[in-house]
Amino acid sequence: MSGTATRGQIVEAADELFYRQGFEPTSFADIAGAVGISRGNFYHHFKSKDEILDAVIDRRLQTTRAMLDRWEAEGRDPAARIRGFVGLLLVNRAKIMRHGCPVGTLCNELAKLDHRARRHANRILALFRDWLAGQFAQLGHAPDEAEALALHLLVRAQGVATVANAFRDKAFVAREVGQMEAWLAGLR
Amino acid sequence: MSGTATRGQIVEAADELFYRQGFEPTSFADIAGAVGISRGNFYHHFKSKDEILDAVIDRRLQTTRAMLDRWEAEGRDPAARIRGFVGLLLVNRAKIMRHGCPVGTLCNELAKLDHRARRHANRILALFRDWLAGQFAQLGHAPDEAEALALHLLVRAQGVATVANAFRDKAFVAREVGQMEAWLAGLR
DNA sequence: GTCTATAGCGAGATAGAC
DNA sequence: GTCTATCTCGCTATAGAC
Repeated sequence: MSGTATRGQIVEAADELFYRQGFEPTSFADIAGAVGISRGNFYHHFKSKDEILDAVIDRRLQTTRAMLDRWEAEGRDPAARIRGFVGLLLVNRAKIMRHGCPVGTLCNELAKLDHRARRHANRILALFRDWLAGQFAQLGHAPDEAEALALHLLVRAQGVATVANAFRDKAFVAREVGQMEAWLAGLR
Repeated sequence: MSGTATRGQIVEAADELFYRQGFEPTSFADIAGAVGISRGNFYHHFKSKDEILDAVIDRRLQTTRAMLDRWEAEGRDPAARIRGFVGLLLVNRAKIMRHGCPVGTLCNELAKLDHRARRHANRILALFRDWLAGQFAQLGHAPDEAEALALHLLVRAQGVATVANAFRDKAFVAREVGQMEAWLAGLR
């Protein structure tokens, strides 16, 4: 198998494990087991665990950007695109109830660790914020108001993820999503 | 110093460190350093690190219950008491921006660790939920509706904590708290 | 590029003196 | 009840054979 392919597999496996178990509790042995390589082989691709984290965050930034670009290109109106964002809570409901939001929980963990990569991870959340603010602006809201609305939607999505993770109540998630859609419909 | 006093100091120091650094990343050496005792002395008071975690959660349950009881006894109306809950976000704003919500971040971490004490920690969140539901019931809402309103308020509080922790924007927290107060005022 | 072997460290936990 | 000394384990990281 080629070197770049192995590197990609490491990042992909680390991404999933960092989400399910957290960054710190995930060991090289965990990732090596998932990929099917030896621990020693890691250091040919990455100098340290922190470098893997950086690569995982870059990967998440990339996949997030790709998803938002796809939504933008699909040509629906901004209101429908925002509803698409809210719908992520239902699409990923099972995983969120088990492991929380991949973005919010990583930002939380890195803040506690006072980790150098904290700001890097925050950029994923900022990506959603800026994209949402752009959609609200397209709906006719002034820039300041558009950003406030974007942050408000992030608040509710993050809150639903945290509470859903604790109580694991499917109906609760559906109800909150319904309320978010009603709130969006009442904005104009 | 008496044994029970040392035990109390351990739990108090662990509580603060688990909040600031997280449970897993906090070592016995960290707690020992904060209290000023040796590592070996721990095992006279606790059999394992998990037992300290249980004691910390019990302590948080106790202090939370005490706070809610105090609010109840202070004799203001339910609406004012709910505003008091929302106001916690401003009272604790500096700490929340640094370390997140003590309740939500612990529940998140224990979920990722698939830790035995996860359900125990969730009871702190449930304490707030049930108390809030009681307040909404006193305002005349039916039981199901009261619980849904309580969960909705938890969602927004947890979401504000997560987003505030990432972006560390004081004005954002104040704005969201203002919106929560407006939402409460518009309920009746 | 991948492996085995191992160094070096810090973690949780234990034993036993005082 | 508190201490020092130590055990064992798993972790990140390194060295070097193939």
